[in-house]
Amino acid sequence: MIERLIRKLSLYGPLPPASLDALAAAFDPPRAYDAGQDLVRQHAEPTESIVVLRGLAGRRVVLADGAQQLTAFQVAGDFVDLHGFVLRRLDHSVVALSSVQAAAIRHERLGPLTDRWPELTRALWFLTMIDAAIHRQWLTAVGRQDALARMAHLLCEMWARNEDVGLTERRSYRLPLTQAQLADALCLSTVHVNRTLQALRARGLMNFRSGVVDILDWPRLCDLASFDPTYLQMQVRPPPP
Amino acid sequence: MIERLIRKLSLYGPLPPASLDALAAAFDPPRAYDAGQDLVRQHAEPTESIVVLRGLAGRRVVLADGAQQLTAFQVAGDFVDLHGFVLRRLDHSVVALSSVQAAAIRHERLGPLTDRWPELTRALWFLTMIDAAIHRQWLTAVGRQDALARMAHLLCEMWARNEDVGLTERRSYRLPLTQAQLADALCLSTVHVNRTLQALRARGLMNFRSGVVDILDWPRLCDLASFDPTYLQMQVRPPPP
DNA sequence: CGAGGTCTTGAAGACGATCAACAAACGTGG
DNA sequence: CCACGTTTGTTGATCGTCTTCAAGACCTCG
Repeated sequence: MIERLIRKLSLYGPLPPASLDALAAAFDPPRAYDAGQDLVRQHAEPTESIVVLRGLAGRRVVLADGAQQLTAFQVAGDFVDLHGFVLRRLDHSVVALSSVQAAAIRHERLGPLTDRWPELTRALWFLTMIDAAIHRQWLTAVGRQDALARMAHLLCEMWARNEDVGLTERRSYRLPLTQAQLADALCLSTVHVNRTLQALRARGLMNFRSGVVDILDWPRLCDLASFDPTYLQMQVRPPPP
Repeated sequence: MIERLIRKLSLYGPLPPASLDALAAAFDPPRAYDAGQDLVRQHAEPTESIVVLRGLAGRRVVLADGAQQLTAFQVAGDFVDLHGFVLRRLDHSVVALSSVQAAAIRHERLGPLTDRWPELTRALWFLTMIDAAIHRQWLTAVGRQDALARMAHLLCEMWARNEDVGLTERRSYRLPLTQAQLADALCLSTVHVNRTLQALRARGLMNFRSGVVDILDWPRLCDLASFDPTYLQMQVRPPPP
């Protein structure tokens, strides 16, 4: 069930098989969420943490004036709120962006596992540190790159992360987002998202239609985005030409 | 030596005194860094992690085109590169923004400590999760707030963090940054930083001169910034009127 | 006293936001 | 299968914030 999570954990280093078995056994049965539904609510004090098994989720911060910001995306195999295990109170919601299947592990069960297996703890910690690295990357992207580069960067990152968990097909992958949601993630207006996508299409770099991204020119897309996947702590296999 | 760090760790919850003693004993003797010097270099594979004892440090990402971005500040008591303990390779440098005194702990010594004291591990993890929460906050600030609110937010956050470690004096605190460095942190041009500071001063909200911030109207400054310190996981004592 | 960095000010221009209207796609029920 | 309403996507025009460029003032430290 949580093979993808285990694969990501193993990126940290070899883990005792017994610890992984124990982890896998500690999860509750999967639940299904509809697109738009909250997996976790801002300001809640969570008693469990959730792993995405299928679909796309996102961290959403709602501001006082009603504007919302997506600060991260989560693909299959990602822990969406592992920080809730060590933080008291969540500073953001996690929302299903497509229909999502996810499994929860109660903190009262996760605690003993981390007591027993220090390597497992560090591997979980490692995952949250990758999230933080992604945050830093987004921050510099929003601050220093224009709309075109930012969009390109997001598409590169999501290619890499989907590829990593085997969710790409030839040169395309699913990205079930509306342009408005892209705007929330990229800190742009929907109008400008639309124009930016057109510009990328016009340059023959990619295609995005009905929730599917097609990579047409990976090298030039990466170049435009200044995409360097080191921060994801993974090797990226480029799409076939 | 690391009392401030221990105080922050204890925010997570009560920790075995023996674990804190062991932690304190594991640090190397403090080192001094001049302003501008790197504490840690981007792309390095660190074998130790560093705690700031005195002064101000910042995470700096250098982009391909030479532009740089400060993605976080670190005050006394902050671990500047604890993520280097679980990540292979650092995605950014840490640079001394004033003269800095800092102590390092070698990973070969930190590892066994985390093997032995799971609560300590989680408390360290907790600290890195606060960093991540700050990143999310900066991301939404850069994306959704204008220059004035962003600057105000930064000044509020730095008040709170300095206050937390007892580094404020009446209603002021040291922030040894040039306007150019503020621009790097806030994703603005230096010109606009200058004008923004003038605007805040003209409104009687604060004063910033020669590296010292004076809070003149805390409530209105917070209001302008939509500052809600929950994400810092701390209580904030407002400055005296 | 001079030289470098830092701060300040003005003017022009770019990037993206906002507003408004319309087209296309989608889903639902008749 | 079509009619309809709603959501999503597209386009044009105008406007504002912030950038860029340029120049000068200030300040600190040798």
